[in-house]
Amino acid sequence: MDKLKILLAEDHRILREGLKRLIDEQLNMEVVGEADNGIAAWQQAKELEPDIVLMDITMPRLNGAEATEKIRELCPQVKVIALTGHRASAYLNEVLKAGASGYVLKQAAIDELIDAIQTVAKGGTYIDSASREALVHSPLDDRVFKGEPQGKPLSQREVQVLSLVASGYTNKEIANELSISVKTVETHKANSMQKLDLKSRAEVVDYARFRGWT
Amino acid sequence: MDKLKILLAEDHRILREGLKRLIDEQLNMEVVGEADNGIAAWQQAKELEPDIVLMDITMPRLNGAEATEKIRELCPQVKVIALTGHRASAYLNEVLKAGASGYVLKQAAIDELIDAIQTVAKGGTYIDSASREALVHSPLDDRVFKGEPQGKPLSQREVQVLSLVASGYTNKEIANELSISVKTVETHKANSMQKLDLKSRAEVVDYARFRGWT
DNA sequence: GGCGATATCAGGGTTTTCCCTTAGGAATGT
DNA sequence: ACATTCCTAAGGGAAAACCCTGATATCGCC
Repeated sequence: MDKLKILLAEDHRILREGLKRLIDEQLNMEVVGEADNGIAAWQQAKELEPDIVLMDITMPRLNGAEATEKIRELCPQVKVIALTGHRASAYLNEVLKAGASGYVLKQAAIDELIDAIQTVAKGGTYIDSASREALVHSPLDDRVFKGEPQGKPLSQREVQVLSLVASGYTNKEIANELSISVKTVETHKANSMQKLDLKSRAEVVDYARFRGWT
Repeated sequence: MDKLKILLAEDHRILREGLKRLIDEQLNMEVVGEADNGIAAWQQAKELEPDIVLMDITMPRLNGAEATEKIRELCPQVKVIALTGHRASAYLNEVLKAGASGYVLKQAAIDELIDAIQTVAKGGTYIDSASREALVHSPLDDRVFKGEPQGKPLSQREVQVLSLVASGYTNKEIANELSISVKTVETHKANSMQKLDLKSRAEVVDYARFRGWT
């Protein structure tokens, strides 16, 4: 019987080793490789051709979404499941757009992760139950399961404002910089945060780093 | 033979389960309890009286440093090893002050963690090799060592507050995180900005990046 | 022509930050 | 014993951010 070949891409070595134990104790799965950064993940995926890549979103050199995109380009038969501690739907949208087939929170139970691997191996899409919640109330939730990129994209102006917010500029400074009124800055900021499901300035900073805006 | 009794305090369930496997496969250790937040960690420590608590610093309800302090107060015989993904020295100082006997990065190898547990169980102190570096070469010490003329060095608390400011946290969030009043946060922030001649939040973000606090 | 998305701005009320000063207790140093 | 630093905290007033609603103009598009 062929076991599912899994590649672990995760920079926290202790977590990675633990994951390896958890997966190897499953009857029909085995870990065939490990990577501690995005570029290594991509190269290993190309070389080992695993069935599934378990990909941490936050990694050095190349983040999880970018690595996913590269892998999906070069090895379309390799499926990617994103693993993350972030609950904000912005990350979910990002990795799904990059071509991931699954999204599991680190806070989730093991069974969810195993479920996700099984489902994705069969060609399905798996979204963590907690994250699914966030999308149930979205008018676009149908698309998620059809694998279509969803979530409203930010406009250019919104990206501009949000990255300045992440850089620590005050609304007034941003307004001067862009030659618009403070009120307009407030509007762009609020709208974009709402689109991305970001609830605080700290989450904006985190997201901006993830996107490489900084 | 008595095994070392370990309590796992970690909110990421997948990591926690993996850690459990890693520790239980050691001959002289066993996991006797688990907690997914700081308050539960404290209560479990009181109840189970483990030899060692493996404590994630970032946890809901009560952060790792506070939980460590509480545990050390009520059960001085229980040793705490902090587990974290943060390399920033501010955290190291904080948890050591709270009474932790060890500090291990999630990026570290398992052997380091096992080493740390053994060492601490024998009454020693273990600081992760990568973090030991950071302790000697902290921004604070650098200034002292190189005798940089420009201005007074920041205190630990000031570094801590300022790096949280740079991460986008509001004064209120920082106050909660550190369990001090908003007024105190304002004071630390103002004092440290004055010391460094930083005039805006954006400059703080910039400086923090320069210092590698992010 | 109307529909949707984008970009702009405002009013008004609440909360938070910012900036100034002051100050006490603990630890450390001379 | 005295000085200094650190951490803590507060008061008070001005400024800014936050949160809500509503409004106008443009542009592409079916």
